Amino acid sequence: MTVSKTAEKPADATKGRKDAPEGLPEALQLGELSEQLGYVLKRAQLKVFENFLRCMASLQLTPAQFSVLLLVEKNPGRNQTEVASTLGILRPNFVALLDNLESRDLCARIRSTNDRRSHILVLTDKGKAVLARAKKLVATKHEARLKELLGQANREALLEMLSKIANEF
Amino acid sequence: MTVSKTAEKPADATKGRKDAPEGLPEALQLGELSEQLGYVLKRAQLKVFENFLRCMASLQLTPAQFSVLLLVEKNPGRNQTEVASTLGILRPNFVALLDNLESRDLCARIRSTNDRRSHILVLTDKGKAVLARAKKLVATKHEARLKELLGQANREALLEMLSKIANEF
DNA sequence: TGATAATTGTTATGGACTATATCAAATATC
DNA sequence: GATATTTGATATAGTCCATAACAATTATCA
Repeated sequence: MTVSKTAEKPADATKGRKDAPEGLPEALQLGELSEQLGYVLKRAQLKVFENFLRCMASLQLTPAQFSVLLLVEKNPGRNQTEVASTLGILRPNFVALLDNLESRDLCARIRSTNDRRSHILVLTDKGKAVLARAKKLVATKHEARLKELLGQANREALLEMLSKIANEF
Repeated sequence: MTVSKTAEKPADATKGRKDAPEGLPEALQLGELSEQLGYVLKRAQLKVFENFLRCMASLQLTPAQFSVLLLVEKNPGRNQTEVASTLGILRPNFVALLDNLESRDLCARIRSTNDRRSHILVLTDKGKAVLARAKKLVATKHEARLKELLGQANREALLEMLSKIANEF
């Protein structure tokens, strides 16, 4: 390495001066970072999940749990392997997730009579009711916030582009 | 719960019949899931990171490491707290990340003479060279793929919307 | 048929990333 | 000069994600 072991702080325009009223901590320049797709995508995703969790606080549903409920409602009678793989969740990791939903009586595992190895997944009545409330919360608080921020047309364009990336990148 | 403990598989149009040539595993219906911002956003982000790692395989740089190098290059002379917080990384977690970059001689910690508590961060010559190669790889392999997929105009629109979400959601 | 292979749900486990508390050294505050 | 704050660091725990392995069950096929 070619750098010396100690160094002065680079001559600074605001912090170094005594007459300046102790300028702010001077935000860093993002530079090319703000043009990196991955960087912006990740930060946006974190913000969206954070907002989602706030909106769902009363129902205590994470994005992953919500996605399972949605998928099981739309596809009742599928087994764990099918549901998990559709969501990109590995079978072993899906077990605890389901244990949680089942312990809260939102979802049920039913031993299939066709193939006694597999567990058929179904929403319970409570699960359907909770999901219905969850959908309303998402629509009115979460997705509404997005529309407010981007506008309806942009929202659709964004979703389409993200889908394209998710499926074809 | 109101569901019975066992159940027949729902009468199936393809798999149940003996005369059909054993239809495909029948993909699940995503339904409303494909309209959920968080879901699509997360899947897109995973794909993008995956592609990034492939493009960077020869340099062994993760997205987080690349972002640190970019930020330190653009803002030499800042300390760990400043760089970490700008990237949304907690100070304790930033230590190991820096240990890695420093052990590979890409980045150096220099004890500041102004404030002997803090470590000034600088890229080494090797760090600058590696970063330059990394930028080229990202531009030609990674971001180019995005342009090819969305087109230049859409790419810019996407980045702008994601930035808006990251900053204002 | 029966031996072998494959599948399903599960457990155990390790790695990566994230979050909090705490510490010593150094600095700031008053 | 006593106290509080800041910085980098360690320890630690929690959450995801990934792989191997296992028992029960089913599929394959010689």
